[in-house]
Amino acid sequence: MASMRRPDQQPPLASSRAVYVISVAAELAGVHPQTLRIYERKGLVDPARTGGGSRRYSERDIQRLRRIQELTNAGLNLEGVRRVIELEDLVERLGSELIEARREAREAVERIHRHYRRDLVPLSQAPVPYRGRR
Amino acid sequence: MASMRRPDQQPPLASSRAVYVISVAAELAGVHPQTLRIYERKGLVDPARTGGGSRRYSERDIQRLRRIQELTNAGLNLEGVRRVIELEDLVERLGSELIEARREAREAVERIHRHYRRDLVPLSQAPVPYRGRR
DNA sequence: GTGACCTTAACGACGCGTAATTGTGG
DNA sequence: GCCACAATTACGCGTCGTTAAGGTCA
Repeated sequence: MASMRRPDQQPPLASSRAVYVISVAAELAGVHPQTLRIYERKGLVDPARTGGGSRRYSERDIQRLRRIQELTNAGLNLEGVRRVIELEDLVERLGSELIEARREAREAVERIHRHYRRDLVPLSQAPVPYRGRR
Repeated sequence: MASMRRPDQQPPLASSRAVYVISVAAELAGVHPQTLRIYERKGLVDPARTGGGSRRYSERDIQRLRRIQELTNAGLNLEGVRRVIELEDLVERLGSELIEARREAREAVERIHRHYRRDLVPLSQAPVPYRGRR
């Protein structure tokens, strides 16, 4: 059946499906195809390959290529682009961790309040339910 | 008296005292003096100036110059160096905030525990003191 | 067999560091 | 008055993007 996936195929995540050949990817990113080959050699992108050896770029790859364009147009060379992207990823992860840490702290405080209030008075007699900090 | 500071002088923070002339700064950073002038024009460093217009580099400036050298030696151009340093500062701030957030969360939890335990029993009769979460 | 892909090489433009020049300040 | 600094200009080298040439897969 045409719609069946073979077991060794990638999961069909829309952002990571490698579908564009190099000419299309270059057009989408607004650059020369040969430039994309340079980027790969420098380790800035790592497109999938077909059995025959052709590159296949995913939507995620295209996004990254666009970011690379922004940075080179801003005057960075390729090594700079690589580092900046690396650091931007790190900043994003740290930001997420920070938000997560604050959320968990808030929830821990609420949990402890609830815990002690339950110990202190029967639920039916609780005068004013705890409504969260602040 | 020779040791008195005039009121308009900078506070004597060792790291921000601008003491090195450009030739010394260049030597300490291992670069050509003219290179330092280029860095300044590109906004990578901003040394203090004397009344006569000469540059004076602080220890902090030297540190930054050394970092710039590391990055350019690694193949970045100046715009890349500027962005990387910017992002590294941001990463450092986020890292500190994350540590701080986790510390505050821990302390908040302890504080609440202590608060409720104080409400429950007189201090003198407290059976087993609270020793932190977990 | 005709394209589109692959790789390697060559070319031109630009960025960066150094050196040279001329002027000025301590 | 001498030496170091300031600013501008010129030169050499390396990087980057593009183009070209020749080979391979669909």
